[in-house]
Amino acid sequence: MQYIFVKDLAKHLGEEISLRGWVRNIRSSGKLLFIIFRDGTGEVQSVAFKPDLGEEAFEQAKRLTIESSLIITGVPKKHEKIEGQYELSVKEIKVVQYAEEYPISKKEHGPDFLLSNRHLWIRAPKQWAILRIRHTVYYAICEYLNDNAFYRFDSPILTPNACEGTTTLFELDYFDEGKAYLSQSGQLYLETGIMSLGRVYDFGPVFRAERSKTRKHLTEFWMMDAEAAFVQHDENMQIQEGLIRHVIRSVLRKCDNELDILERDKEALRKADAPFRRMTHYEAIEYLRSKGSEISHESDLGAADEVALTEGSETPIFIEKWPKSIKAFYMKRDPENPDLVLGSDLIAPEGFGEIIGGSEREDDYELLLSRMQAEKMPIEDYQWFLDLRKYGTVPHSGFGIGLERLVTWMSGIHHIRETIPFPRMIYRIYP
RNA sequence: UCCGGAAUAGCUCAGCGGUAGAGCGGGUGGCUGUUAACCACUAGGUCGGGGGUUCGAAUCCCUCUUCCGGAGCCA
Repeated sequence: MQYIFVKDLAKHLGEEISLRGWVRNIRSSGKLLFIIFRDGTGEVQSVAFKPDLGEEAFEQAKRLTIESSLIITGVPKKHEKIEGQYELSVKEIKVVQYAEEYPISKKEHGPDFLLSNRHLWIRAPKQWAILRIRHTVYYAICEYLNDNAFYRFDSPILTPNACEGTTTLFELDYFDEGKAYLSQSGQLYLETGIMSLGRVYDFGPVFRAERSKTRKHLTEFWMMDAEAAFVQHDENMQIQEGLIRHVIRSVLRKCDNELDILERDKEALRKADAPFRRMTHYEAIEYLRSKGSEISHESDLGAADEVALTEGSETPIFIEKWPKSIKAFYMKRDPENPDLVLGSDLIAPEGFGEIIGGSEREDDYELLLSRMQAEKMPIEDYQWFLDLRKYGTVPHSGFGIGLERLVTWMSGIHHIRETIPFPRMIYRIYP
């Protein structure tokens, strides 16, 4: 018997084939049985007719429950009622397991229940669609970087100290070496990689022990950090824009069905694939103040500010040249204004907020050292990082993308927790 | 951490001082074309825990727990 995937049904019309998968839903009507069958690659309605199967086999099939696993044999044909869809005329059903009563019903559920049943919830159509978009985004990022001479350079997850000198670290005991921490960013390690490979990126889980409780935060999330030698501030933003636009095009091309399942406004995504606007932090604050905000020029942007800035914009917007006081120590000062740094945040449209943070890095030993001293960082712990400015330093830039935030925007969903198989949040570690 | 809100059947909720309800899911039966299929019957509850007010509390008050939404921090 030939086993195929649901996604390939159209290539086998009229042939007898077998599918292996699960029951999404089942409806019966006397001598007819409709099984909504799924196998991971897609869904198809299978129609079992009592006289075709025989009395005994039909009775067995009628006992199928939601999420029962089965191997189903039949002949694919065009759907009698729905244009562009296929269905399977069932000849034989082999039950792998009759599933017990499935906790997730066809009606609505609350988020607490669904998150507690995340191991089952991921089978639902919308979750399936989001996870496929996540895969596509992940793949598109790697593809773009590979095509632009970036090499994968994996940063350690267990680290001896804070990457950015903040306090939001998960701590653990590391044998006789004292405390170790889960990485909150691979960026500093990545900077070492460019001196060997030229352009590098890492992609992996990072951890923030912040007591954040919003729809944009996870305590464990996947970040892609990229770093490139000889790239300066302006080119850094060009690379980011090229990357994001490649991701948008990939998702539109490969995930049409998934976007439909999620009822994503695809036109909004198409329009975002256009040159990104740029605005300095100063201009952004001026704009917000003109709209009645009392925000100061030394302030970071809040969630509401990000929404206000992108209101009416079809593309993402770069906010660049930030006050040095509110950005990380490693950002290069603006040669035109020593109070500013050559950093940029990329803010997604449609209210999705920040998705990338990037900057040109400080490449001068003395300037970097004095900046670290000013922040009272333990210099001896970062000697390896300072060494990079002693042995063939070069101008360089990099940026970090939060995968889940990007997937949230692409999918057009409300909450980041649905964009990772098992979200880790301040009040949730199970399952 | 701060500010709001919620907790009643397996799930989603209604009931808001006087005998615990519906829809879905489960079970049984019916139906050749169903689309969260439909129809009939049926089982299913320490009304989150503790304390108080009252003749009487799911309902009012206090407290604890858990969760949700928002803020800050950030990707």
